[in-house]
Order: sequence, then C-alpha cells, then structure tokens
Amino acid sequence: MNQSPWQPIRPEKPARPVREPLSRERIVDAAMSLLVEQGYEAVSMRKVAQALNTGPASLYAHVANKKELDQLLVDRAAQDLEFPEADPEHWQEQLKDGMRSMLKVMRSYPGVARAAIGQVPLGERALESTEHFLAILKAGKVPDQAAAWAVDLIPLYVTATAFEESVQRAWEWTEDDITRFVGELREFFQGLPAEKFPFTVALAAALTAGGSGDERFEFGIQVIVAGLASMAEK
Amino acid sequence: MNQSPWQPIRPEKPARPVREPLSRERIVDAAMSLLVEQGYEAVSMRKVAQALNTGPASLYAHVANKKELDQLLVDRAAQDLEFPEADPEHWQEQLKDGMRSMLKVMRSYPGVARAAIGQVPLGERALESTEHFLAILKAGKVPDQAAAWAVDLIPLYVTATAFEESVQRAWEWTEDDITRFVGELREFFQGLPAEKFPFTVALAAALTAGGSGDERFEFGIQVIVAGLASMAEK
DNA sequence: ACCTGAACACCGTTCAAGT
DNA sequence: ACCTGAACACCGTTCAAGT
Repeated sequence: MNQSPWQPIRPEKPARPVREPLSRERIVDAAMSLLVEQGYEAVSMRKVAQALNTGPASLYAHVANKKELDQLLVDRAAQDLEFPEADPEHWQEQLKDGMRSMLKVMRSYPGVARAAIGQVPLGERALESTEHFLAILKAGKVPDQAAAWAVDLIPLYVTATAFEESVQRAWEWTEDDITRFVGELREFFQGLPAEKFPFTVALAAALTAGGSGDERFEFGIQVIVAGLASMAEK
Repeated sequence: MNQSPWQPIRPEKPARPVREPLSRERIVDAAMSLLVEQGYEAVSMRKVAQALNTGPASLYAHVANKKELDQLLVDRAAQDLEFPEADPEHWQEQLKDGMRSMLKVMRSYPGVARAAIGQVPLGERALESTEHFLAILKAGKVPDQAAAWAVDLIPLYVTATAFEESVQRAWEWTEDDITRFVGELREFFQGLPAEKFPFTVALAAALTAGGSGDERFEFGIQVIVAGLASMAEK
C-alpha cells in the first residue's frame, strides 16, 4: 500500500517453487495414503511421484526401488501393532489376541499383506512383535526351537489370511454377490455325484459356512494354538 | 523333376500359414511352459501370445482375461496331485503326506501358488483333493465343521508356504547368499540390546535354524495336524 | 546432492478391420 | 467365427542434463 508504485521492485523470485524437499518420510506418507485409499495395486512409483507433484525418477534418490518402498510400508503398518503385557497364566489366549491384533492391522491397510509376504520382519516394531510372541510362547513352556519356528508360522498364517481377503476384495463383490455365490457354491457341492464325492456332498453346508472370514480365522488360530500347546513341556 | 517347366503352375498357396489354430488347450500349454521356465512374472498375455506366434489380442477369443488364465494354470497343476487310499489307522500321517504332496506340486510349478491364492478350488482335480482330505479327516473323527474349515486351512498354509518361497526365489539368491544372509541375521539378533529383546537374543540360533524351508514346513504341518487331532471326537 | 525430462522396455485390454 | 495391427492407458527403472 504505502510503497511507491514506480519504485523499482526486485520481485524476490515469486515463481520459485517453495515445495518441501522430498524425503523417505514424505514418500512413505504418500504411498501409505494411496495404499489405504486405493489398495496395493495403486501403489506404483509413478502414482506416488504424481501425488508428490514430481516425476517417478525423483523417488530413486531416497528409495532404492519398489521393493524397498514395500518394506517401508510394512514397517509403517507394524507401528499400529499393540500387545498387552505377557501373562503366563493365559498364554494361549494371549497368543490368540496377538494374532487377532495382527489381522486387524493388516485389514486396516488393505494390500500391506501382499508387501509383507516373504519379508523377514526386521523393522523396529516388527522385532518387538517377534519378541512379544516369544515371551508368550516361553511363558507357555513351548520348547525353544518350536517357539522360534512358531514366530515364523504365526505371521505367515495371519498374512496369508489377510492377503487372501485382499485378493477377493479386489474383485469388488458386494455383500449380496457373496451371499449368492456362497449359496450357489453349496448347491454345486450338493449336486456333485455322491458316489465320487460322498464327503463333499454330505458336508456341503459346513464347507460353505463362515463365509465372512472371522469364523474361519478363529478356527485357524485355535488349531495353531492347540497344536503348539501339544508341544509344550510338562 | 518330371514336371515340364513351362506348364502353368498353380502354386497351391505355398505362403499360406498352416499354423495350428489357437485353442484354450494350446494357450494353457504355452503359459505353463513359461511359468515353469521363467516363473509367474513371465506369464503375461503378451509373452504367451508371442510364444504362439501371434499377438496378445488373439488370446481373448479363447480366454476371458488374465485371471481366467491363472485359474486354468492352477487346474493344470492340480492334475499332478496324488493321494494314497485313505487309511483310518494312520490318518495323521496321511494328512501330512497329502500336504507334502501338495507342496511338492506347487514347488514344481514355481509361481502357481501366486495364481492359486484366494481361489476357490473348483476344478475337477481340486475337488478330488478336497474330497480326499475330508475322507482322511473324517477317518480321524474330526467333527464336520472342523473338517470343513480344515480343508480351507490346509491349502491356505501350503499355498502360503509355496508363495513365500517363490517370492524369495525371485530375488535370485545363490545358496551362498542365503548362507551368508542367515549368518548375518543370527549375528544381528545376537547383537540386539538384551534388556529390550531378551528372548530374541537368547533364541537367535533357533530363530535362524531351518533356512531351507523343509524343516519349517514340517513343523507347520505338525502343529496343524496336532491341533486338528485335539479336536477329534472320543 | 538433489531433482528432472525423456527414454527404454515392458504390462492388460479394446476395437475396428480383415479373412 | 476367428484372427490381426494398432492403439490406449498404464508399469519400473535408467540416464544425461540441469540446479
């Protein structure tokens, strides 16, 4: 206002792009948003770059490649894991709670299961999760080697469950579609030739029960925990 | 030779491409070869078409899309499954044998596990496999609902194991690389702060044992079978 | 040191046009 | 009915060139 208009103005580079510089942090943030909003398939180097208003090549100064970005996403998701204090009296129930919590986190980041499968969990939070599962297993007197392999089996089962769900979710079926599909499936099983498929026909109803996934998952963790309990000492 | 050279010759279209016509069968054959020789990533519509000396668009007259081709590949692999006659006396060992056979087939078709995950197994051979597992489980007096969910859990575990292996194989590590990595991993675990990670440090050796995968898989099927046995009636 | 545009070698799928 | 070429809208990664 009070600046005389004919005074020469040095326009302090107004066109300069004051964009925040790129960083691993910002890249993971952007990738995580894409993952949550649009699933794993949407997390491409190009789309992440676009979300950050830059080109795909720019990401490679901060992230080695797509695989490393996947690992960073798994680490980020692992931060949401929660574990109660280990309680030796109820180690079996605690093991189940840990697995339920793990599935919950993976469900809240659809697609992270695909990135997690086959990864050795070495992030800080992943290590804490391993430590916690070991503590629970040892409280239950599970032998060392069995406990060690169990902390491999447990994430494998939970991740596989979450991955399977995410694959099926990618087909974009509605609740109705699923109900109809399950019904048709039951009829298909029932209609099979009984001489050749006696058990499949007889158990058609049981085979198609628990479509939502929760009951099947509960069954799975019950089998695993009971199996581990059978190996416990004393 | 004995044909007079100035006689008008109708050259019966020698340039006509006598190529065998496309068919589902031939497409699956070509895709399976690619899968076996170069892994799942190599099975693209374009590469399959190229192997058949045609363009990608030609495949769509016989196969709806890539997903359907994946299903056909799983069906094809399932034909290699073998099951012994069900023997009630040794149902637990038979269950394990069935799982071992399943893993063996999946290992011989690297990449088929990725195509199989999340699929409801409805091919003829897949149905026979379900029927056979049900027969073994019922011979072991596992309740109906548990048996039904078990035939979901079993393929999930085997497929996840095979998929995990195929992901790791895709990194193209040599035997030496793996040995070195496992050694470094053990040292890494041992070097963690013992106040924060007491069990991880103490069990470092056990955590890194059985890198080949066979021992880990044997442990997994032992846990699952023991868990199912704990649910058996009587 | 960090960022960029352009290029390379790929994808799955569609469609109008041919036979 | 079956097949084709060409196109569309994508991939991950590399590299020389800029600042």
